[in-house]
Amino acid sequence: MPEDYDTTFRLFPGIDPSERRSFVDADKNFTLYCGFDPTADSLHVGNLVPLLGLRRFQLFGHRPIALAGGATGLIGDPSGKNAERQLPTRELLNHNIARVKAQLSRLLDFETTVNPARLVDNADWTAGVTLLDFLRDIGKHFSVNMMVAKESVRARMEDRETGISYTEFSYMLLQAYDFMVLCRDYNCELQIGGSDQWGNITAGIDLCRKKLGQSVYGLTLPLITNADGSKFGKTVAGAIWLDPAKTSVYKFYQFWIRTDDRDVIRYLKFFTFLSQEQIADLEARLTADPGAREAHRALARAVTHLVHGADAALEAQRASEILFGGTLEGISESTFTELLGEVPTKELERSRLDGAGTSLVELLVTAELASSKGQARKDLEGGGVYLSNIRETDTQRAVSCQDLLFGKYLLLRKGKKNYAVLTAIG
RNA sequence: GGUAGGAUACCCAAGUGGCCAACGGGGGCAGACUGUAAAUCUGCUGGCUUACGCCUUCGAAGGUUCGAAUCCUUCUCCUACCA
Repeated sequence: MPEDYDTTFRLFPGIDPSERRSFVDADKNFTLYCGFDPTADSLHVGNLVPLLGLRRFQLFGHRPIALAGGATGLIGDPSGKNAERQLPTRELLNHNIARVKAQLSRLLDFETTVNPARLVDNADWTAGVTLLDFLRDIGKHFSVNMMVAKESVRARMEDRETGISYTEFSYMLLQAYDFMVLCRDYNCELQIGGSDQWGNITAGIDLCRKKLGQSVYGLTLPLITNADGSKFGKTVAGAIWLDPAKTSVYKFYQFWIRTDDRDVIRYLKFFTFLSQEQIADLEARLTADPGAREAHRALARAVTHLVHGADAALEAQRASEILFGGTLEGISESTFTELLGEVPTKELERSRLDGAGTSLVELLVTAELASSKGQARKDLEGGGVYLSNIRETDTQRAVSCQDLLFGKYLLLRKGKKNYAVLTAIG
């Protein structure tokens, strides 16, 4: 583990810092797990931190288990939430869990013979447990006094406006039960998770000790924050998803390219498997010539490669280079068509470009670069609109066949980085 | 169940009969500067319209008035105190 992680990682039970390295680097390999609740039909970039944490351990020879929360997802974790959550329907959850499982299985190595990863679902071992069994076997080991003292619960207890339901209050018991089952059946000795999982993890550690007489461990990973204080991985449009159908590969790549200078080195450490030497080298280059943004490119390339594969990452990279490389002059048709699908692409009836053509204002709305014609006009007047990467400021500007690139495409741009392609059809 | 207070645009929040499409802040978008960065500065931030202007919006529905976010009635929801 990189040296500087020690201060931000939290290990339990309180192991002396000098012993931490021996715990992690010991010859003895162990099994660890991390849970992922299917709160949406895709994981997002925030989930990458614990997920890559699992993979990092796997690279060190340990055996990771990714747990999909088919059971816990039905309840809703109160940790880090300031309001009661809407319960998902079972249909929705089933849909989500199938997708999330597919993503989890792509990011860990299940093929290796030495220490293959496993994928489990806590619905499998909770399904047969009756309420009375659970209350007698598990509930008896928990003191409500202790549960109430946990940060995740206490925060909600103090907030009289929202409060916490009995359902969410019970969440930590389920997660503790998971750890116990995995410890018993898979000899799992370590649970990792975001720092908001601290209370849930220690609950599991306690249960393993009481129920199995086993000493197990917990490790929390720091919450990723942006240098400007905003939440990592969230944009106004929503989260950055790992599913390319929800966040295109191009957009995903762009998300990382636009990382704040102050964050980029830290993110390289968290989200890539580049060596310490490589990262140190990029850091030196960043300091020497921040404008070159080599570190940003390395980050975007590495994470996109990891999540979407080599081919998709290369295409996103190519598309970015074409669009941000200056003028389109001299560009070949085959190069241009690489953009299709990367950049939001819409179809346009060719007949609309006949004769005088259609107003640029309308096309901006068609391309969804402007929310209304009024907005499109304002953008145009403000100098924020480009046709084929050339600024247009005339609100009367009509677009006809002559403006087509390669007789087929229109490249529209709003602002510095919002592109759209319209393809003439018919 | 009783009493009091509240509901305003993406969020917070002013406004308490005409000067209100509605102060201000945040956020967002665009521009300048740059490096697809940060910081800073400028403009915009309900819809239609080249424009005059028109339409929709201040929890919901009615009403008073020449005129309502502002007054009245009923309803819905939230909060606080009491039971």
